[in-house]
Amino acid sequence: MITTTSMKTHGCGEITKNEVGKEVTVAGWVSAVRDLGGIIFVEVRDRSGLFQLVSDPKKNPEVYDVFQKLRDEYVIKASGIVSIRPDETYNDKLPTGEIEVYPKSIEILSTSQVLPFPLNADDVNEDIRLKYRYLDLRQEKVLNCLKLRHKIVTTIRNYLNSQNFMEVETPILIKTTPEGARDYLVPSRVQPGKFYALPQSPQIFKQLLMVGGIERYYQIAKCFRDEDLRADRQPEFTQVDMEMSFVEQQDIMNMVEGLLRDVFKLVGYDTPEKLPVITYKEAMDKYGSDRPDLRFGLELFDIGDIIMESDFEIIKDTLKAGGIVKAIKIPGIANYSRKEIDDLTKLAISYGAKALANIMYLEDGTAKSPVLKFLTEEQAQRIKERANAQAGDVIFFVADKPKVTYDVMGRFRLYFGEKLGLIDPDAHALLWVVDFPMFEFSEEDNRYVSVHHPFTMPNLEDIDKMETDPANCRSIAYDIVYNGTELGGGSVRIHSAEIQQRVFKALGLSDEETKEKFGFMINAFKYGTPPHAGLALGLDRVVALLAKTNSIRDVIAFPKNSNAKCLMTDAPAMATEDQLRELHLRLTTKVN
RNA sequence: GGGAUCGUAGCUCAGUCUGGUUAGAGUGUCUGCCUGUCACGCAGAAGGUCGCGAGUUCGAGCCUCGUCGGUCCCGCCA
Repeated sequence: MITTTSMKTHGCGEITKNEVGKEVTVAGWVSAVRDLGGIIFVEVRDRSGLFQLVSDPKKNPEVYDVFQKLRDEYVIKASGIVSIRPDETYNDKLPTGEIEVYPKSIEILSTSQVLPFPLNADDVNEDIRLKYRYLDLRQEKVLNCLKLRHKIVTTIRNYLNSQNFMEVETPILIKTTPEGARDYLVPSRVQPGKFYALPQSPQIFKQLLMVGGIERYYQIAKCFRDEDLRADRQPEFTQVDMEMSFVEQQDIMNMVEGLLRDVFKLVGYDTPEKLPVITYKEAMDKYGSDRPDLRFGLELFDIGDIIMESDFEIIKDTLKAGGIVKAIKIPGIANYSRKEIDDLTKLAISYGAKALANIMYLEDGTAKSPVLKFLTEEQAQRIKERANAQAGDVIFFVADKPKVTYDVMGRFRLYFGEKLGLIDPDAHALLWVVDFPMFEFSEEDNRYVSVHHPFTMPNLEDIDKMETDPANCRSIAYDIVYNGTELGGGSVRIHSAEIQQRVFKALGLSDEETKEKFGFMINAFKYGTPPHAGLALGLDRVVALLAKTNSIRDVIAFPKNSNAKCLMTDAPAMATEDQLRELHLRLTTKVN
């Protein structure tokens, strides 16, 4: 499609050899001026690409003086006949590199100061790019990220629309939610002392849409969380939020697989017909993570049973106290120096381990380890067999509480996956992780909290464990994981007021708290609630992964920096005394 | 809340360990020359509160303390 307006007949990148001999009008930004003294070349750029304009005093003298005035980033409009470049002076780096225009008219629509940073250099610091993000957006790389984002969103909308979903907007000013991340609060002017919260997700509203009979809903929804940031976290971010009625887990999985098939097709990856599914328990046992990166092996294995038969009293005590011991075999590093092994131990300790044990299998066939003295020859042999260790390999293991052990070994696995170059950069590992636990114990709050959220349906086989054994109660929740990153997660929701109340109780909420905070929801469930389930995809992460960048800031038009500040507008900013007074607020912290 | 690291020309950096003449490079900008460039080329010029403050010293870009800001990580992120 050619982009035509009253000011331009073609986008700069849209002109082809078919237009040779025809008159075109282009408009855009001066991307480069090359003044050779007698002839001036100007590259003009717009969203669609680049095009070369030429002025030669012998051929089009009427525009030569304007050409001499042109500087980078001036906005211009020029008209002329498209011609083939002479003597095959083609530029094969440009799609329009074989053609050019000697304009017979040119107009400067707007001038530009010298830019504060060079465009299309890849080593400019991000803070200056963000301060002038409107200039940053002119860079091909940044523009391409936004173009990809647009394509992905379009694909998602097309797919969901074709599946009979309805897009519905949910409110941004909502009631604060007690569980989960910290809310952004918005003070109410008309109701002194009261606050709205910005949604962390449209969760409650989408479920109420199901009660309302919408059946299939989606929304490209802005969500807000007032937590400290990372390269892959922003205070406001976008979720592709979906919910369906009269479905089970498998229906959601089928639907999302269809959606992702279309999305990944955009980057040339044909996803498998059925994605692999592993349970949370298996993911933790083999990979030490609930979002395992399956692009490489290095699976963890358990040696607790062998240790229990040994004289390794320290670890046995850990195991008796409910701990576990997980091992990993790293191939070909038995030649590591004492210092390298010490550094790995420090690494493991920085991950939270108390210690890291190792067994090195030397080239001469012997094993070397400070822990062999606790093991009989037979026990050592069984460990070696379980690891399938060869000469040159090293086994590392950690014993601790399950959470710590999984975390340390999971990160250790990723560390070596990267360090040993085991990750094929072109590989795709998309999978489901299912059967998440319903609750986990929070040391900080000294109670069980939801792993997913409190509206998640418990696995009916485990439902009575909610009261008797919460730690082992599974939920009907699932995550979609790609190359070690959680793309999204969802669950079958509770649609019974009675079960919902049991969950709140298990979370330690009193009847009064439940009524005050979620009374409207429990009430809603009393008026005919369809079984429903859904999932939300982190759109920014999906785009970032497909754009092969590791910062979601690269795929957001106007992102905040790591201190949640907008460097361009300088938000957040101080409120005036008048504003505070109207909102019935007074600052207690002295700031200036 | 904690840890690491960075801050010198418009931009990207060197110089800091080991304090000492007029603080450098590349690039960009400006001026002149140049008719097929496409990172145009050649010549020249301008451009600096060395983030900010205090201290040590005869002397601080360099050492010390504080502070502000950027990035990454941990905690946190249902």
